Amino acid sequence: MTMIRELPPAIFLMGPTASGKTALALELVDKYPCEIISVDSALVYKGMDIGTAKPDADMLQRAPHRLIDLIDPADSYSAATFREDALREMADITACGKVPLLVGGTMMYFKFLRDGAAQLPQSVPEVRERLLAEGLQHGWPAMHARLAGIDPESAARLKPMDSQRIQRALEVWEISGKTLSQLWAEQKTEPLPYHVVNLAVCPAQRSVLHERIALRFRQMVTQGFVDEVRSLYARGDLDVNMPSVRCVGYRQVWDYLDGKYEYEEMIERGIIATRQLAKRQITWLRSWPDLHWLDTDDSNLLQSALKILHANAIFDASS
RNA sequence: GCCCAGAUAGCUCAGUCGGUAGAGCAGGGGAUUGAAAAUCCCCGUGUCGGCAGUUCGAUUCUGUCUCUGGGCA
Repeated sequence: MTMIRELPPAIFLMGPTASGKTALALELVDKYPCEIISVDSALVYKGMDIGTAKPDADMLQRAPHRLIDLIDPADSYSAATFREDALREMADITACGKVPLLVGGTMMYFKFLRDGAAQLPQSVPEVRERLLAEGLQHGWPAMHARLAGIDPESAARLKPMDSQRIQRALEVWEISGKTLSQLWAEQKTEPLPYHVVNLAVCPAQRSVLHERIALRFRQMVTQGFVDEVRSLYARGDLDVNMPSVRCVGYRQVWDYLDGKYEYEEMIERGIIATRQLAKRQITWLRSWPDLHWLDTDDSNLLQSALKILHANAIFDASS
């Protein structure tokens, strides 16, 4: 216990999309001395509000979120940048005598915070675009074969069709002159200097989560989601290769505006893409160490969460 | 009412020159190191619409019935 108490506390509040994370976070902020840091790769975009289920102005007034609205949809963010930003915000909140409450569903961002990051070069847009073009022209198995000649260890780890990781491994070599596996080997472990309590919110039944996802997507459409994407589309400087436009829902509406399918099909595909995202998030959570699961449908969710936090010496009278 | 085309996996369909069947999508499981709401890997038994007939054997051929499209009245 004394070892634990030497580190400042922090809360990770994770869970799949549409599981009710934000609602629980708002309740915690209302009653306890903590402050929210968003852990979400889509909330960082300015002007992408409805489709990302970004908290509205009233909610932000009540519970400020750090690390949202950071960049334009034409730009890109990264897990490593998130780590730096989040560490900075955590230190700031802790200095104010509050507990950092990290809320979101971008599991790789949580992983970067938890496990640290290797010293890898940042991507260079021109190199990335060229490798993408080469991949399209020659096919990814050919690019995978090229990687095998440069960094056999990484090639052995990657599947021949895994375009994104093959591209990244080639990119690291081109930019830095070192292979990805070499740089990984040089990585130092950097444990997070916080006493973290890991919470996950999710409905006990998958079908319940599916219902929530469908309901929420239809609500987004009612609230003007299509118009939101239309204004991004109308800018003319964005395209489907950008991370912003690849966000769940945005991509489907974008394709609808491109005339690829009808309105109803767009909605159905948007819901499907959201379900698939939730499934991948749950896969991450299943192997997350020291995780405390909470049921979205728990009639007293806040109390259940507090019980776990108190048991871990957070927000109790003695802390 | 008549003619034609269909009826096969949750959905859309392919197929079996007669030996009980397989794709895509959906769904499930997994991976995940600067794009991660991304990217990728694995998983397919279902009265082959019902009933009869021919046959060693019918989802496949024949008849009939039901249903769904389309056409003619």
